[in-house]
Amino acid sequence: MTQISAPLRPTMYDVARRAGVSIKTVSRVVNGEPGVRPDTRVRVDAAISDLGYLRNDGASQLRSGRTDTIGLVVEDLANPFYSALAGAVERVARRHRHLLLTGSGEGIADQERSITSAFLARRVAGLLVVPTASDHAWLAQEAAAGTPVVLLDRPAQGVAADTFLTDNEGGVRSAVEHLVAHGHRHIGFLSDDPDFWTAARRLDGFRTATRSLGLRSDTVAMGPHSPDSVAAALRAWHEQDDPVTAVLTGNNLVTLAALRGMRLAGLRLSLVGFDDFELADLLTPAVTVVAQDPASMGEQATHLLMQRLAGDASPPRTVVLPTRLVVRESGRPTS
Amino acid sequence: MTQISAPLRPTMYDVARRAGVSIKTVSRVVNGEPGVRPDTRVRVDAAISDLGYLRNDGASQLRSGRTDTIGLVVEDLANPFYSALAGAVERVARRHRHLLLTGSGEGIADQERSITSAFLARRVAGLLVVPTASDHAWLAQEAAAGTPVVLLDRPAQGVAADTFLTDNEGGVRSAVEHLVAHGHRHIGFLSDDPDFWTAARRLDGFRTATRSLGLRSDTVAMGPHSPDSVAAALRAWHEQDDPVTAVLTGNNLVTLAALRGMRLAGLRLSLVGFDDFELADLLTPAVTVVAQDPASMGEQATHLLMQRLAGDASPPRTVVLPTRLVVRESGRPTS
DNA sequence: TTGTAGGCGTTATCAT
DNA sequence: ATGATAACGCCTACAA
Repeated sequence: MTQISAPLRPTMYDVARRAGVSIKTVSRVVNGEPGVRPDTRVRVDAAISDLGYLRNDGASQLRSGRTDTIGLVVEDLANPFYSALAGAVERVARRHRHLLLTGSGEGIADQERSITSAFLARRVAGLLVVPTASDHAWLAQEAAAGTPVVLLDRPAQGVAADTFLTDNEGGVRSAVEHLVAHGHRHIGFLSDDPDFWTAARRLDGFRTATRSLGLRSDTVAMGPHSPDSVAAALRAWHEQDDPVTAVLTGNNLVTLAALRGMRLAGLRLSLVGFDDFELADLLTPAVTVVAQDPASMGEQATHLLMQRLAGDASPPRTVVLPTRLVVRESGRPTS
Repeated sequence: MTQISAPLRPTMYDVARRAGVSIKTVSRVVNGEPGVRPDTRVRVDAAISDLGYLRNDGASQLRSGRTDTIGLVVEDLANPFYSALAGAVERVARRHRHLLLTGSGEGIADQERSITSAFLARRVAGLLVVPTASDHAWLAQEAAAGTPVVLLDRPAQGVAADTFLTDNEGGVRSAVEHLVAHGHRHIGFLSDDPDFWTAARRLDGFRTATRSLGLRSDTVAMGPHSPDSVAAALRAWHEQDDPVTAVLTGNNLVTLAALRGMRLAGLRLSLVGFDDFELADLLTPAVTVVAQDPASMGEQATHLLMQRLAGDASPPRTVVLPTRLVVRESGRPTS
């Protein structure tokens, strides 16, 4: 009789038999532990490569309790902001010999939570979360249960965890000041839906900045925006007695809608966009933007997470990352 | 004495004690297996939520042998092409109740391999790989060892695995035909480094298409390209007796370099770019492109992988995805 | 419907 | 320097 079976993966036991040692010695070699004579080590290594042995991390993790895996929950992996973030997170994690599980919550609270639960069931060592939903008490519980959690881009209500934020207000203020320096006195703000935390911060920033500079601060159109709705807002702003001469957008999606809306409306106002984007410099005029740095955010957040995993139990930190005003042409007066 | 300790995660055993049942009954409830009286189920569920119990998937996996996790290895997660791919992969995986591990090989063969090994050590159920390195015999071994492997965007030498490719030749041909329809008779091709498999295919496609249409096919500049090198190539092409009137680029990076290079050289040739990009329609002129569909590739590939996991053992499939010519303005003659 | 026994592959502990 | 043994938390197989 011929034994027909799927080619099973060898275990430490198989390696041990082939090398003529005990399973514990194999374990020592696999994990680079000391206390193995060089020649036995060689014999074991030979057996390992002969057999094509690969340690079963699952078993290792069950016994040791460490998984060397972190989880990242974002809104949408395909979104450039989050993919830049994810790329940086993975790079840092890899440097620390950790693997990365990723999931897209798609802005749905339940989905965000179920992904997180799945990660926790995998016993991830730590969690990086861009919190969308409003209530995150459950996240707080997890953090308390011993899994370090780092929040990205937005805080979570009632969760005292490490948090990395962008200086939204400061970014908007720098944009407003830039426009004012170019002589603009009436600026329109195309805000995204202020239910989003970042949108609300930027809206706040706009109101504060305009007020403190003595400008009108009632010129706001709420999103989400389509080119059509932007065109309508632009026309209304333009036909006022004291017309809007410059527009500030709440994020990159709104900037695109604004660009298309201007074309639709046949109006060319000055513009500063929140979020940089590829090709901003090739448009006519080249678009001045407030740039965030998602890669840096991901990098710093993962670094801190790794410190937490290494035992750092200091109080939760909140880091606010600066924005950068990338001056191109679109802030200048158009006429 | 007060017992001071980190809050440990409860196990099935703890739940069983609290509910007054055996561990096996808890297992049945947790896994939704039949054969549990409704009222016991209720008692167990209560104990689970009281204790905040979450199954240890690692232990489950060790025993059952199934990990419900797949691995995705790309070149760079932050690259829009791959992040669109990754987003789609994760969505399909999630629908099949699988988790996704992601890693960036960064075009380095060793790194690609070590990430793959790490995934395999985690005993991923399946692997999606964008193969960069030339030699992938080891990948073939893994496929043979029982882990389904699906190749993305490029084939791997000597690996008979499911493969999803883009119709690179066809895409280039459609671009050339478009330019010819606009009266162009001498087209320049800005190729990326033909060491890359996709770049070589597109270069091949260009030579075949131009030859079969009776055009000159010797007008090729090899990349990688900077705006400067593009400007130089453009000038050389322009100063010939039979000047190049239209340019075709090998991928989105080259397209950007071409756009900037044209500006540098002060030359406005007609252009068709390989790969679509955000804002292509807002440039002046709007850029005509050959669009790939990474999301569709990721989706289809993950579907097939899930079929393989479900037991489909039919011969390896190679799927060639069509490109789409997105006609905008830049293919028209410029003068 | 419910429970008992054993083992998945590894690492921790303790011995030799 | 090396090995025997137990245990990690769960699921499979089988029994009651």
